[in-house]
Amino acid sequence: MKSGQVTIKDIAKELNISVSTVSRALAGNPLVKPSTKAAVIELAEKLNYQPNYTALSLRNNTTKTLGVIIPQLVHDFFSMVVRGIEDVAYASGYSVIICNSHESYEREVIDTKTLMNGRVDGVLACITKHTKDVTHFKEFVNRSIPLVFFDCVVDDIDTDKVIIDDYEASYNAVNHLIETGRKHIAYIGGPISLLINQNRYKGYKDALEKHGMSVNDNIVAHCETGDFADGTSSAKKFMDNNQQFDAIFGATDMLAIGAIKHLKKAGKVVPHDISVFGFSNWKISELYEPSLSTVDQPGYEMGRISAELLLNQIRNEDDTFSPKTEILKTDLIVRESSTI
Amino acid sequence: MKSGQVTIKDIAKELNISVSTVSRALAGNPLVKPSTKAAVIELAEKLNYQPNYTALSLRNNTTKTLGVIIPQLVHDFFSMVVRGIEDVAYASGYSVIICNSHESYEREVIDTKTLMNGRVDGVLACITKHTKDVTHFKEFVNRSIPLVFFDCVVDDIDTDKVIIDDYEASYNAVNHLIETGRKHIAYIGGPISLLINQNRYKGYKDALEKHGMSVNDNIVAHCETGDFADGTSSAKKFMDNNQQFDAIFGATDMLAIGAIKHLKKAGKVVPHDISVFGFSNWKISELYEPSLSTVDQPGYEMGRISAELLLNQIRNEDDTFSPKTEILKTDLIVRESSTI
DNA sequence: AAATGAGTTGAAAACGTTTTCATTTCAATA
DNA sequence: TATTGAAATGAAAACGTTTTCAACTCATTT
Repeated sequence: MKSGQVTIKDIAKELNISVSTVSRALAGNPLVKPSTKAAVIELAEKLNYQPNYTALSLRNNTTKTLGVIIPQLVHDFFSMVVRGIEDVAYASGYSVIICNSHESYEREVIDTKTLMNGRVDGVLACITKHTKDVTHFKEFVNRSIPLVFFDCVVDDIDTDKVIIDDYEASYNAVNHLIETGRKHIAYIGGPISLLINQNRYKGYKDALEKHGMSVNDNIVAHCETGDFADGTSSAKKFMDNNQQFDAIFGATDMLAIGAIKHLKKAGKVVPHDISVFGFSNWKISELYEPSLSTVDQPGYEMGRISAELLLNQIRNEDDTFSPKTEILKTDLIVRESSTI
Repeated sequence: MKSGQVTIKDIAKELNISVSTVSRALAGNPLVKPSTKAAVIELAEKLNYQPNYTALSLRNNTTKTLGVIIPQLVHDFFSMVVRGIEDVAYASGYSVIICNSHESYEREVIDTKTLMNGRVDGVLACITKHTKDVTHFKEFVNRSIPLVFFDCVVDDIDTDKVIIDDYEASYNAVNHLIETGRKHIAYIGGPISLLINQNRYKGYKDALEKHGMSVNDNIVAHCETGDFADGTSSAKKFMDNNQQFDAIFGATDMLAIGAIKHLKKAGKVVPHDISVFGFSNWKISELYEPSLSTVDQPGYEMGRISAELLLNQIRNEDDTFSPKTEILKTDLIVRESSTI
């Protein structure tokens, strides 16, 4: 910041009145004489006065800022979440500061520390794929800093959470594959340490069993990163092992497309020979050929609800607060890759 | 923020010493007696003391925070820019607050206001596609708040800028199409009001003219949004008008892929019948089939350099500062879509 | 014993606000 | 004229730090 910023003192001095009066005039306090008020406001506008944000924060013991810790930004789903958060925050006069952990555990720990020193009034967080130890998040609770988890949540921290019904979504997706006549359905998913992947796998498993099928572990892969290359290598592994399958459920669009890449290369036709279903509805799933059937997650709504829960926590502060978990419904988007 | 935060006063009271001494002890000031220092530090750790960020900002008249105004986050290029900014900022003890204007002029104006009240020490900005009036940015200069533009810059504001050599990149791309034997090259670009699009178009034009060709306006389109659908409709328009062309240069990967979509539908084979070249090296350009030739922009480096320029401005403050413009080189990535 | 001075410590101001409490002004009333 | 009280204003404290300046303690020197 530069020295040149106009303060309330400058206005007071110029008009030969006290800072108290200037403050009141600007706040619209009815105690101040109309003529004084007019003079103050006129001068404030002339000098382009802006109240000092830092001073306000200190005085009011509130920063009017929310912190967001998110593992990725280049992701249509997360982008919509952020947008939902921002819309709610802005509407209530809050700003948002985003910390991108870049799916790095170390960065996430740093981010929590950054947000722990009174810079924000509350925190919204989605943990990385690699986060197992969560003591850095517990510190928020210790300091009673309002906290809401969304999407990838921490099970044993007792606070508000907003999640997708991953189980149901994947159950429905697999169900769709079965109902379109597929008998041998492979599963390619992300790190099974994450709750969301456990649920997606469980949905897959239960859908099979509901139809009297059972899981064939030879066509199940839990990958480290859930990235494109993992999809390709998993599909390759299945085929190299001479496994028979007529469908793949990928717990991520990237895994699904990675798998399709290999299938094409191996001379298989999607969906004729093998149906493929993804998860997340990335933009690419619509543009890819064949276009990818997938699960649409309500990202905007997730952001909106998370931010609302957080603002409620912030406003309550003293009252006893009982954590809620909101579970959001998803939609199946059936496209070419599973339309036989 | 909650009431429970431990302050320097609490420590002072508990140890029966003054706040000054506590402050000095924690700052490692050698004036304080080793035993006192040890006691202070021990208690601070025990109470989990964290210095109050807001109080520090007010005292030191510096927020140790940089603001970023960026029109999109779901974009591999912008994501890398942010990453570069963050790396430099964090390394110098700065935090980053990102304002996503979502390509909305109104939002951008709000974002500038948000950052204008002393919340940040400096601002990095990339304007939206629709920004024409830039008075909201001039205010930063008026208040002498350090400002750096990157990628989509404002021509008539005199400050540091970091840009891509769009002209050269597009010249080289079109040159490549010509050298691989293409004679009739169409152009599909984004809003021509933006400097970057003017430069990309100029590169296209000059490359043609260098080889004795001239622009055929019937196969040139300057689109409103530069999005996928624009690419499709432009290609359709060219074909509906019975224009002959054997290549398309799309000034955006999305435009290029949108165009390919239509070409495929119309029975053309890419690249056999028509070569296509994109711009930006989105992840999708690698995954799409045929994979898309494109221009790789050094996003990470752009972010790094921008942040460094900004930090220099912040540190200089008083000295006279002469704005620089850095122009970064790009790389051609030739893939299937232009390999005949 | 007094003076010196190094080693420690504390009081207070400052950053820019808001807000409580006290004071001034001045017209209306007694 | 003296009193009242509403209207308007100002002084000062507070938020949590850092830092300047002043002051204290004690061993050492004269």
